[in-house]
Amino acid sequence: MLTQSEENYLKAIYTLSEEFEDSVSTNLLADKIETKPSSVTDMVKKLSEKDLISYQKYQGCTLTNEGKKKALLIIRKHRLWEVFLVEKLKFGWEEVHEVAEQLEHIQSVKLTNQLDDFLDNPKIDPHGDPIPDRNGVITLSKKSIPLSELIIGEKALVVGVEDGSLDFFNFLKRYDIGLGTEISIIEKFPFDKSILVEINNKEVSFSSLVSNKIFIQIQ
Amino acid sequence: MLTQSEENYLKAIYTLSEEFEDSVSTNLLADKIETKPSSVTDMVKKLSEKDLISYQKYQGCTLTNEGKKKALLIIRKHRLWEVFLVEKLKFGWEEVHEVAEQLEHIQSVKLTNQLDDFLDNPKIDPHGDPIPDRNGVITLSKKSIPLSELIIGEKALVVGVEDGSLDFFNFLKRYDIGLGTEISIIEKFPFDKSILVEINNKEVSFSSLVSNKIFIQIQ
DNA sequence: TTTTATTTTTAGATTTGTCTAAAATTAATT
DNA sequence: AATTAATTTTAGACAAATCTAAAAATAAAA
Repeated sequence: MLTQSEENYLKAIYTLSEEFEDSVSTNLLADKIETKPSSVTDMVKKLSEKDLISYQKYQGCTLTNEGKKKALLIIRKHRLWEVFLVEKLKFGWEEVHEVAEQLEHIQSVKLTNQLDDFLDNPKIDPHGDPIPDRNGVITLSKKSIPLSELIIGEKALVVGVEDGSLDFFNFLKRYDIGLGTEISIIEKFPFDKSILVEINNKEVSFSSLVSNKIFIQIQ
Repeated sequence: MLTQSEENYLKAIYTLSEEFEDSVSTNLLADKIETKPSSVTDMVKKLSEKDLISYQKYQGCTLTNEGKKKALLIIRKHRLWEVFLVEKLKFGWEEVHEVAEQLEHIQSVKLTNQLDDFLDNPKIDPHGDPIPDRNGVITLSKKSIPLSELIIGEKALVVGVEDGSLDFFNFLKRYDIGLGTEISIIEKFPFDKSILVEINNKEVSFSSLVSNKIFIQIQ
């Protein structure tokens, strides 16, 4: 059985190798986990001993199949709990992460699977991220693209966001943007890459920073 | 903020001082927590430092008001999660304890209170134990008595059991006895204190061991 | 291709919660 | 009341996960 700390490392390595490249460097991990590089080295050795990652001194680390499966099952729990908190307990979109970080470590396969059924086997969490099935397999949800790549005039639905900061969530809240919000681009301004969009019957201008963080899907 | 270990000690001290007397001895605690007496001494010093218990060398310990409140709020979480597991996730009566032991340590007041509302503010858990309110106050549920004290002929409902062992749960399951099961005594046999009862339209004989562990309430 | 800067690892210390073995205290018995 | 038994505490050690400071390896720049 894994400790909470080990689980957090596996999850972090998984998300970082998705986001950047396959091999995750010590400093990157230290940043993510909010710890010192020397601590990362220690833990990475330990996980390597357990064959959950492969690690060569100075060369970063990658998840083994075993480690990847473990990571995906933790992510599964995290996302299922997020659905529960939003759908059943009326939590706001932006409040769930912190609590799900704790709930994801509860050890009980039965709990996870019964929760999954209780929630009607959701395929995506409240942020639009896909939920792995009970074998740790992600059935890739329809490809989403950043809002910045949407063609002018075409209508699309918001299916995810990339930034987890509170500031960004408050920004989205202010414009009443959530999962499923319909959005379309009226005009693009190449000089600063800002865009003019229509949401909730209002015209709003977004910087490129924002339009690259909001992910949409064309129907 | 308290560690999981500290929380477990507070909860154990609370239940032991309910069950036995006010002051809890080191060995009794060690037994409950399944650890060594020397470890208990260390932890008890620490909790005493934090003014959660009062402790005098060789004299056992008692909860302060502060500590008692903390204990009751942990018990509140434990019992609410048990209700959730049984009512919503279709867990069996006997399976919930282990998972609730983990869930009781999740830190989020909002989570606990929203869960309480989601479950329609239950007053007792699946074992018939009362659930403290959000201030840690137990509204004492109607007095229950052991089955052994029920008068012949009178009908009563099962509201709780005292033994947490799996063997005992299996025993109850075998006779299909749960919370709310109607029960009445047909005859008492003083020579061995066994009783003949009617449950689910069947006549069954119970030893005094059993009839002292099943708690009932007269309607 | 040296030199400098950055990244990563090692070595040794710290904290938390536990342990064993021995000493101290309290309780029980003769 | 003195001895024995049981309980409880102390002292010192250990594993897990972290840290700081210094050394080693790799990457970038002159």
